[in-house]
Amino acid sequence: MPKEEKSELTVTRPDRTSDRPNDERYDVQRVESKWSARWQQDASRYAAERDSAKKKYYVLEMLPYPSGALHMGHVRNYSIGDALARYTWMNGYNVLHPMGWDSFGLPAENAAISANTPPREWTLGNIANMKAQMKRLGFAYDWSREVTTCLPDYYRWNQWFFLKLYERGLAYRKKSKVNWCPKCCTVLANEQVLPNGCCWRHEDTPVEQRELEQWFLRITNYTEELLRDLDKLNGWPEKVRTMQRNWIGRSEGTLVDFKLGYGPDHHGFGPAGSTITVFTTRVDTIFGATSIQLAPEHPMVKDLTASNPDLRSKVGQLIAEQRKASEAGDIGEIEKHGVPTGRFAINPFNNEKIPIWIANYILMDYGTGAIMSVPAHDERDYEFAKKYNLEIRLVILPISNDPEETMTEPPVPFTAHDGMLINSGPYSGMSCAAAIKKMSEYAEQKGIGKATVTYRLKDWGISRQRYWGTPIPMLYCEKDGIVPVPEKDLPVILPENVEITLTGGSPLSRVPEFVNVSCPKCGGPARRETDTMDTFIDSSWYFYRYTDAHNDRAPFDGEIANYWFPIDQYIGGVEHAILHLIYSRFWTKFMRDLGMIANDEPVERLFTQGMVIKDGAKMSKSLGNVVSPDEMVARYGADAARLYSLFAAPPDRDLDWQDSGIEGIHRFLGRVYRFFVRHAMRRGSSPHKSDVTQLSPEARAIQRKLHQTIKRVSDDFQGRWHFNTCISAIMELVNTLYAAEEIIEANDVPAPLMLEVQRNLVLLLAPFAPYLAHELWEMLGENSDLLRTPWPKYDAELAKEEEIEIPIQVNGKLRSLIVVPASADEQFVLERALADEKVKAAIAGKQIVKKIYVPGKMVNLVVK
RNA sequence: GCCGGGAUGGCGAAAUUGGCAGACGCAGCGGACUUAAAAUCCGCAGGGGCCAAAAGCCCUGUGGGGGUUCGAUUCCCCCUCCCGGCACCA
Repeated sequence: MPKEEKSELTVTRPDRTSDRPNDERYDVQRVESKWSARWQQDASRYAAERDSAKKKYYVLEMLPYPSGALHMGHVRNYSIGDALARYTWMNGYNVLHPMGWDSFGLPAENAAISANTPPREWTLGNIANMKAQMKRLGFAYDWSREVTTCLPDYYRWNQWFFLKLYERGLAYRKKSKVNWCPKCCTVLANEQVLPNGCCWRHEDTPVEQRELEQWFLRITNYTEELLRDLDKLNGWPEKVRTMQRNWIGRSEGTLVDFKLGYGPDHHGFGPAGSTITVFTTRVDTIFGATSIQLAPEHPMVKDLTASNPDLRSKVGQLIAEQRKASEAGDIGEIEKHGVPTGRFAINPFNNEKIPIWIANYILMDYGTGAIMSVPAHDERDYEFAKKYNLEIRLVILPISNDPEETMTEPPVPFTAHDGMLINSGPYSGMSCAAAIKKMSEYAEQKGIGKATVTYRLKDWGISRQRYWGTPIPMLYCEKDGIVPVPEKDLPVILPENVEITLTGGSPLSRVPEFVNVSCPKCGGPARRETDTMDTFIDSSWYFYRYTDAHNDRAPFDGEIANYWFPIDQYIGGVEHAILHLIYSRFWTKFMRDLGMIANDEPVERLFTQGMVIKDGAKMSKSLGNVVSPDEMVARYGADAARLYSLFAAPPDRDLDWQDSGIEGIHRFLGRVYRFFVRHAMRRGSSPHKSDVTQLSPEARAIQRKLHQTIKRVSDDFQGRWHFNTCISAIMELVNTLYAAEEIIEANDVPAPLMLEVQRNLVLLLAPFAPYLAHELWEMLGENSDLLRTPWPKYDAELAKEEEIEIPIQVNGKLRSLIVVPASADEQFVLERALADEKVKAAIAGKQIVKKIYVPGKMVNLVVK
């Protein structure tokens, strides 16, 4: 890898470098570069074991996009994962902790245009740089399993999967809309469309929608399972599960067919397709339907407007409005309006003729693109009906415990579900729930509809009219039509030296030697698909590849994957809560159905860390509040940057970066180092007291604090992951040691205890500050590998306090504190409490009504 | 609008979720060391009041208002604001 020398960041404070090992000042750069060099010589240091008898643990951080340099969000993400990996190693597990690069994508093409660097070169250069940064930060990755998604040995398997999907009918082609900039003459990704709906390069040119043939994956075959299995993901944040549920957007309802009918204008029955199917979640309100509303893009609209140019142009306006609004992201804000078609439809429940309108608030891509409008029981329908004076007919009354209230008219629109039907023929008097059931059954019996479920989740469109992605392995033959590339011909290599411009469609279509091939079926001329795959495909299965990263006969070996999967702990930003995490769940289910793996879900436990912000805002170049990891490492060292990113806030919350905060951490590390320089050698001197069981109270206090600290840090790793409090606990331990320095120097602390304290302090620091921990470990004369040294165990007896302070409250207010032996019983504590002068004063002249004693916690005396 | 998550000193936060509010760190103040500074070490520190000052004592305080309780940052009800997701979803 080029640019490797970057990992040795130069020391910025040469005045402080020193060769004197006994210098009390911690020379961060000297120590960190020493260990960094040693670790890099030992390539297998962090390798997962094969055929291990140990329990496996797969800890994974989301792989980065190689944008050029790590940012603090990465540092935070990887510091969490690395601490966990190291802790898990120390607990004797066989740990898989890999890293890779999500390296296809648009920025590489932009760089190619603006910096005239080929995407591959740009990307690989960035990877080298970021890898060096990661190494300098001391992250313990098994680089022998590195996955780089833009290289053929990875993306060939994307193509292989695509063929499998195609074979099973899960990949298909259909016309679909894309964003099109008329000035660039090209397709834009969604993120290239500005919030105002204009092109990012032509800020006053509105983006248009064009229809193109595109490839889709049938993720909707798995909708129900994706939804249902969310209930099994107990190790996931509730927030993420909720977001996925909303994204899938399951909605139960009823389809009802309305036949087109004669209207007063005697136009006769409508054209081909003489029924309009509406989707409603409230079929119980159907007797209150007073119009049908169609989406402007509903297929029937074309026929309805065929003989009416005036109407057609109005519909054109509605469509334009809707698009504009949806591109601007404020559909929902636009004012509702519509046009009557002059046609009528027949309500199959009461044979009533109701007018058909076309309205801008109906979306073609949800439900059937047609609704029955019930103004009395729907907010939007109500607003629309008010505007156009459509009839508002009440058919549901609220149910109340007070029988008289039931008869009063509710304010319209009345949208609640807990009601009773009126004016609804045979259904009058039923509850809404009962009516929905009965009416759906009736519709099905009569063949005019049925109960159904619709989803917000749509099939996954994966075609991108871009260069820097996986070529879709498909051919178009004049004679045989769509022909998949035979498996033996994979990979379809992405050609290099392709001219990249942002104009004129897919860059690959301008490479004749790529496009023109002969058909594998008939040998005749054929054209290659020139679109590439969505990069979310790359990240949908990359974590399986880590388990068997060099397999050249399959994406990975199923048995090996079954050993490692599911991932025990996955850590990343919440911004991937929906797309990446749904796609990869889908991919896992598909691979299971192919028989490749046994697990239904890829990730057992998920952790989403908060953002790193500064001055209350997300770090961004435009705000000028970006903190560079390189600079932090150069100034304070990798340990400090890592420790601070864990200390400043609990990991699931946003972290407000403060430069002065990392200085404090830097001081702390120096403080620890100094203590060891002063006292590490003391273990050799012969102590005048070596019996640990006969400790002075001061020595006993140190011992107690040590065991309390081990408990606190261990508990947090097992439980809630509040590393900020773990680190506080370690700081407290260090403070305790400094406070006891005099008695330590007086040799009042037995050497074995001193050694125990120092060894364990190093072990506790090891997951968070590996550089310092290794240096101190060596300073203690230890030669075992710190990474595999067993995590310390605490002794509950030794952690126990012998004396405790009990607060004494009088009527809930703190009046005094008494110190009692930890073993004191209620009677003893109460006696002591009542004998206390301050307590006596507080209760003087009053009568004690109640004495409350919470064992070991507090006393409250209630007086009158 | 719906669904999540928040709101605690000057700042980042803690209180392992009914039991001493503010651990730990930053910034601040005071002291020691130093010719001096840096570095380091020790101490003080929510706000207000009594007091010349200190010790000490008192009141008050976890976004706002109610409630439950001997006791509420924590539980219940109502409200405000901030962050995130979804959204004319029928």
